[in-house]
Parts: sequence; C-alpha cells; structure tokens
Amino acid sequence: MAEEKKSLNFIEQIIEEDLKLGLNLDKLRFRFPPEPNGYLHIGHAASICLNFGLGIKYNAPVNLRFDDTNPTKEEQEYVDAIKNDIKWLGFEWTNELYSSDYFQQLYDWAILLIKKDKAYVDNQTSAQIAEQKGTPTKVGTDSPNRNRSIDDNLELFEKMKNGDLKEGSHVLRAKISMTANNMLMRDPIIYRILYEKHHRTGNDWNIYPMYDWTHGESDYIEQVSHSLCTLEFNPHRELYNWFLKQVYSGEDLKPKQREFARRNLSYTVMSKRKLLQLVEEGFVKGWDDPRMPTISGLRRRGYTAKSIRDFSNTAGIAKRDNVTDIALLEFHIKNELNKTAPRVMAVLYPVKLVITNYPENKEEILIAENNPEDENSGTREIPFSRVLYIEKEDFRGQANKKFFRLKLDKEVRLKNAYIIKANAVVKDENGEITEIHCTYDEESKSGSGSEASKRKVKGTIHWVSVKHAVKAEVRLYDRLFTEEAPDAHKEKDFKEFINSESLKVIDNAFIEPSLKTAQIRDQFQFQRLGYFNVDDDSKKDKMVFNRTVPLRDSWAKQNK
RNA sequence: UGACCCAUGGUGUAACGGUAGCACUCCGGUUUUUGGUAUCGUCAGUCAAGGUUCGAAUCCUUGUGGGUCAACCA
Repeated sequence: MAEEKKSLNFIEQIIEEDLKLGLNLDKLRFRFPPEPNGYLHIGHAASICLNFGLGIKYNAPVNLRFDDTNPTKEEQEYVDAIKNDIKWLGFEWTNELYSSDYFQQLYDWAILLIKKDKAYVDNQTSAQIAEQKGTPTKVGTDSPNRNRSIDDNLELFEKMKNGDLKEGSHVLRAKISMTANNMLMRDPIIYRILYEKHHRTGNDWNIYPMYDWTHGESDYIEQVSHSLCTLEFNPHRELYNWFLKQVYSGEDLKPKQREFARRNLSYTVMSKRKLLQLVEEGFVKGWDDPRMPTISGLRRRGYTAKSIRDFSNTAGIAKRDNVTDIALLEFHIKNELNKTAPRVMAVLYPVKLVITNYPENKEEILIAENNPEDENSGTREIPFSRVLYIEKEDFRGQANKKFFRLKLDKEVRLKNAYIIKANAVVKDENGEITEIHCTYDEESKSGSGSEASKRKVKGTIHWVSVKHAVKAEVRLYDRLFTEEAPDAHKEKDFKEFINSESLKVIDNAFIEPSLKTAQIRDQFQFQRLGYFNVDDDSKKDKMVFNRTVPLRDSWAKQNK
C-alpha cells in the first residue's frame, strides 16, 4: 500500500509554503482573467486547468473575471464565447465578475493616490511621454508636469472624468521613479481618456484604467490569494506590488502574483494577434476552423474536453519557455477515443471490388462489433453484396511479402465478412485500375465458427457495399504550419510557414449506411484510418466528416 | 551593452543536499479479423568551468545560451 506521492508543480509548492507559513486554507482564492477581445486557445486551457484545478484541489473559489478595461477592443461576443468554452472544458466559476464592476472604486483610489502625491496628470503628447521614458539601458527623465500641485491634479483628473478634455490629451500617471531599472516603474500611466462605448458600462466613463492599475486592485477587491499569470508579466510584479501597497488596508489579504510559462504547441501559433490575422486574412475559415488551436477549433475538430484537460495536466506547469510536441495532444485524444468511439467502415479513395463467385442479386446482413475496447458497446448490422468499394491503396497487383493487403492470387480478409482472393484487374485506357475481381471463400464468414472462418490470413481490409454505401465529404486536416515554431524566426513572418496542404477535401468518400443517422459532433473511428466526427456543416443529404486525428500507421512509417 | 527570468534525454516535466524518474516521440519483439489497441523491451539527459560538502541536477561564483522589458494593449 505504498502511498503514491504526487509531485507538485512550483505553483502548488508556493501555495503549500504559504499554507505552512500560516495562510488559512479558506483564504485560498483564484481567478481566471481573460480579456474579452478574442477566442480562447489551448494555451488558455492550460491556465484554466491550472486555476480551476487549484480551486478543485483546495476546495477554493475560482472567479471568472473579464479584464475589460479597453473598450476599443472588447466585445460581448467574446465574453459569450469565452464563457461557453470554459463551461465546455468542464469547469464552473464561483462568480462571474468584470473589472469594469470596479471602475468607481478604482477611480476613488486614484483620487486617493493623487491626494498622497503619488499620481499626477500629464498633458504631454504620447510621443513626448515615450521619449522621456528612456530605454531599457538608458534612464528616463521627469515630466515637466510631475510636480503639478495636488489641487491642480485633482481638478484636471475631475475634468478628465467629466469629459471636459480631449481624448488623448491628458493621462493620469503614477509618481514612482523615472530612473527605475524596470521600465514599468517609470511613472506608468494609470488612466487615459477614451470616448468609447464600453460593452457593459456604456458611456458612463470617459476615462478608463490601465491594466496594471486594474488587475492587482481587482485581485485585492476579490481577495484573490494567488494571482497567476504568464511569464511576460513578471516585470509587472513590482508595479503590481507598488499599487497594492498604496491601497492596502493592512488587515486583509494581500494578493500575490506569480508567473508561469505559457504553453506553446508545435506547428502552430498561440498569440491572439496572430490567430486573428489567420482569420482576417482568410488562411482559415474562422476562429473555429478545425485547424485552429482555439478551444472552439479543437472542439469542432473532434477534440474532447477531457483530452484537452489531460493534455494540460500531463504537460504540466513550469517556468521555462517551451514548445510542446503536438503529438502529446494527439496522444490524449486517441487514447480517449480508442475507448469511446464506435468503429465503422468508410472508404476514402474507393476502387471497385467484384466478388465473381458471389450471387448477382444476393445481399446479406453481417454483424460487426461496435468497439472491441468496450464490451458494452454492442454490435451493428452491415449489408454485404457482390460489389464493394475498398481503399485503392489496399490493393497492389504485385508486392513483396511485407505488404499484408490484397494482391493478385493472394488472400485477405474483408473485415467482419469473408476471406477473398484477388484474381484479376480491369483497367481503363489510362492503365488505371477500375475494378478488381476476386473470389470469396463462402465458408469463411466472420463469427460463423467454421474451420474456414478461423483461418489466419495476414491482412484485413475495410470495405463498403457499393449498393448500400452513402456518399460523404471527408475533410482531412494536417498541421497548419510546416515549421515546429513558426513564430520563432525573427527574420521571417510566421505566415511564410503556412502549410498549403493543411486541408484536403475528399468529396466522394463512401461510408457504411449505419452512419446515416449520425448527428453533428458524433465521433467515430473509421477503421484503419483514424478518428472522425460529424462537422457542423453536415447536412442530411450531404454528410461532412472531419478527421480529428489519424490512427498510428506503422505501415506508412515503414514505407518512408 | 542595463535589469529581471530561465537552463534535466528529441519533446514536456519530476527529483528540494543522498540510486536522475514519469509521460510523449522514435526504434524493436509479442499478441491481434483494425499494420489500431494492448503488452514487453531498447536508445537517450542534468549548458560549461570553478567552488562549498563525506556527498551537488539541487547551494555559491563566473561564463555561455535562451527569454522578457522602451503600447494612452492586456
């Protein structure tokens, strides 16, 4: 009964340490803080799994807080999509909150800051302010407005708020130090004037708080114990703490910001800006294009919430930059679907197979297992007849003995049906094979228990009956980029590495008739081919399937 | 020529001063009415150099490499 000691990631270690140091377990509180300006992607999923996972582990509240302080970019559409994605991933937030809920409090605190002589109104141009900011290696210089009187600052800030001043003409800045090593500490902007309608507060405000001022204070208001964000916010921590210090009551909990490395995936990009470009410039069909690493794209592609959670959990949380092999994500979806997806037969690149010794008008119903990995999955019926489609690449006139599929004068089993032997081919004027003629062993029917049915033949291939098959469209997806880290090249634009063959559409595939009743999003294993689901575009009279992920193919590998 | 962060097999992560482990990938064997699954196995790692210590992936120093920071974005 050896107790398995699960290793903790560094965030959990920090929490355990805080607990040991006296933090009450019931003070633990987390939040997921998306900006509603785009769709969630697999990288966000890592953060969602982290935060909500901690909530579950410690039985602590986790808020969903929309960081909505920039009305020029944020929209209700994104709010809705984000909520939908989080729910779909299987998580529940304690409270649905918005930074904009705190605009009044943030404003009041800003006045407090001014009164403490820790903030001032600057009416220089943004170019001037940028100029004075210096560079990482050169200190900045003070604004001429830095020593404006408190009364004047109060009055000007009031005017900013009331809409008496022109957009972009004035900002409120924290008075910290223009010589700080950390550029963020060089009198950062706290408020700017923006005459823009906000998706929640409408036209109530003419000024909007900046991220740094908003985020930490929102954490404080919500009493978030551990505010987790990605590595690039590490330099912000100093400012986060500075702002907090200005409003901290001295009694309640002071939130703690910690940073972890965002999760990157090979052969794709993960920045919202770049994903937006792919959408807007038409490289993909939308945010939910099955090639996109967005939650909605993966969902449409056929990835399950569990597979994404499993991926996030096994990939882990750490502080170093990473490019995680997309094979790990693929492993988790295959691993799940192997146990849950019903097996069916579909032929993607059909060629006719005629069983010459099978009676012309005979039809029979064969029984097939739905899923050998799930004994409760039952069986289904498949019609069989004289003329079938098989996969083109499952036949070769001649081939060496490593080729286990159908070849002339050799035998192969038709999955769930009979053993056949190929005898001849019919070719068209171009030498293309149009028909393969074969004979079947009547005694070899699958599951019949006969001696012949137990014969071992090396190959088994899938098929559909021409007369009964249903024509369908099948979309085969490949990685969106040809480069492992498309945005890691400083000299080149990431779009130069777009894979021109990331989508292959087959519009005359044939599927077995049992699939007629399949609903949108239903998932299947097309035997020997891969996992597929029914796409949103699917119609009753024209079904559309997405290939989620192919099956491992050691034959293809061998042939490389 | 700054500050801060980071460095463990091909990839992602553990080991918290005491046997470098797990997963994915790759490669090979067995089983198989899916060249799938399952199962067994192989290959493969502490960035470098010093130092502290009985003992260093772990602590210290220096170096090297990578990342972040100069939006009225988050």
